[in-house]
Amino acid sequence: MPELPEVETVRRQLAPLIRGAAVINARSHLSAKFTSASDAIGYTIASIDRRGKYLLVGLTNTTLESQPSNRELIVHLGMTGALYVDHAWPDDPYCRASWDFADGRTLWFRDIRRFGRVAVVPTGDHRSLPTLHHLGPEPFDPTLDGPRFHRSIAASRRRVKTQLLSQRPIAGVGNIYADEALWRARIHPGARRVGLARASALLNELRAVLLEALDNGGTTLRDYRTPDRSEGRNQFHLDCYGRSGRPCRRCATPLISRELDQRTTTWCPLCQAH
DNA sequence: CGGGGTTCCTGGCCGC
DNA sequence: TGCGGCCAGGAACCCC
Repeated sequence: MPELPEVETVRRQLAPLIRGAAVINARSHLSAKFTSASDAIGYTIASIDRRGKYLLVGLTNTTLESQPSNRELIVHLGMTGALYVDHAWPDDPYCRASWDFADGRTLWFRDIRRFGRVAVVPTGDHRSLPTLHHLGPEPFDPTLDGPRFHRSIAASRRRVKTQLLSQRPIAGVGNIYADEALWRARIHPGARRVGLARASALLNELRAVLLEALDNGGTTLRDYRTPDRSEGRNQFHLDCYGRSGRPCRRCATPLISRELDQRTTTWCPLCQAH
């Protein structure tokens, strides 16, 4: 379940491998989620950025006959997506898209459950990806402070956890790091009102959790791998996610798990009381 | 346009 | 050993 730390780890490994590569061919799974992969043919990879959980691969037009127009290859890893660069790859039923480079190498997008997505769009035109189009600030955006984060949260009466997962108050947070940060900030995930002080604390804990996970190379629960096929190490540092029934590391009360807005959520019933 | 519900996917695991 | 049932869950999509 790649969230910001996992996607950023992938970005850092991938960037030096594919920057400057010229895409000469592409193939994809027949699902519309992947078929636009071929729109990258004829373009050269100029940059590899990230917004939230989206990888943004900058493409420069290298064909002489058409008007210069730059595009963007957008990859969302979904739940089980992974990217690899290789000269060849044995038949893999889970390869959903691939791009052949002029130098003989190929970029492979493997995604067992097909929750991922590939899109090629005119640079900056994110209208076909509404969550990206309306994406909130990056966690380490210096203009994101306690008051701004609080205003964003307070503008809606939805549960605070649901708001975090919406990507609107802050970009890149998924189920794991939402539960972890709420636990650290001692905020009930179902709270519909969060004051300025607690919102500021939540922002601080989100930043800490994401930074630590990034330092640990991300969280590998099952499928997450980096382009060099290594696993993350942050799964050994989780305090809350996946620990339902086990004692809270602060107060020893057994953590509980419930479905909140169709999302499994774990929290401490004592530390994170309403 | 916000909010709520539905859907897409498949491997792993559990119980019988 | 085989198999049905269930679970994980981001974000597009649809409807009110």
